[in-house]
Amino acid sequence: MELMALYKELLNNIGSQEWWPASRNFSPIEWEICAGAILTQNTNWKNVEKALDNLKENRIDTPQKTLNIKTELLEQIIRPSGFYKQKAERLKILAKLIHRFKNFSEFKKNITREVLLETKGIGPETADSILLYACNRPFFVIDAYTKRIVKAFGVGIPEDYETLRKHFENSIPKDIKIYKEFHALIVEWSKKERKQSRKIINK
DNA sequence: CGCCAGGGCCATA
DNA sequence: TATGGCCATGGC
Repeated sequence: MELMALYKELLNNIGSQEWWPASRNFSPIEWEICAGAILTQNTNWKNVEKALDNLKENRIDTPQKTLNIKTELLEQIIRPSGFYKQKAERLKILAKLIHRFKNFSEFKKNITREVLLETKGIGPETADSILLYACNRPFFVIDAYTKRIVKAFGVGIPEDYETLRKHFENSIPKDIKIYKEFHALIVEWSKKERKQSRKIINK
């Protein structure tokens, strides 16, 4: 199936998702997306929300404050998201990377995928999530769900990250809105699909 | 109760 | 280069 056909199918059936929600008024707003991209690594989004709520309640809502807070304290604040020791370190590393730029706007414009990937704790999916959802740059995000849906709909290509990313980027219009929406739709579709299959199994 | 989530690192072979 | 162990909490 053509990817654009799949996109339209998902959009018609599930509806627009408007990802990535960043409603907690972090400063800058996009820092919540960056932090979320780290916190969600192999973790249920509900748990990530608890950690983000804790960050806001404790007013650790900027890269600078993330750098200043003691690591042990940061660990406890983000604890609900799991893997909290490595994630606390990764948040600080990302905050430091952003801090190397004059301001977040400069980071958005000038950060490269290569530099993100050289950063400890940031792999391809986290890098592309930051690039797409925080920096508004046209990088398609591949995740476990994307690999599953590609298999389910028989696009018929290898499933390694870079191959899939290139395939998506070459098959759909270079439109940030579509990139964001398509990835979100794939995730939502997969979640529902999982729920359904579990219902059936439990019967 | 067991499975696993919007991954990535590192050690081994 | 390719597996496998590890990180950890909470939803369902």
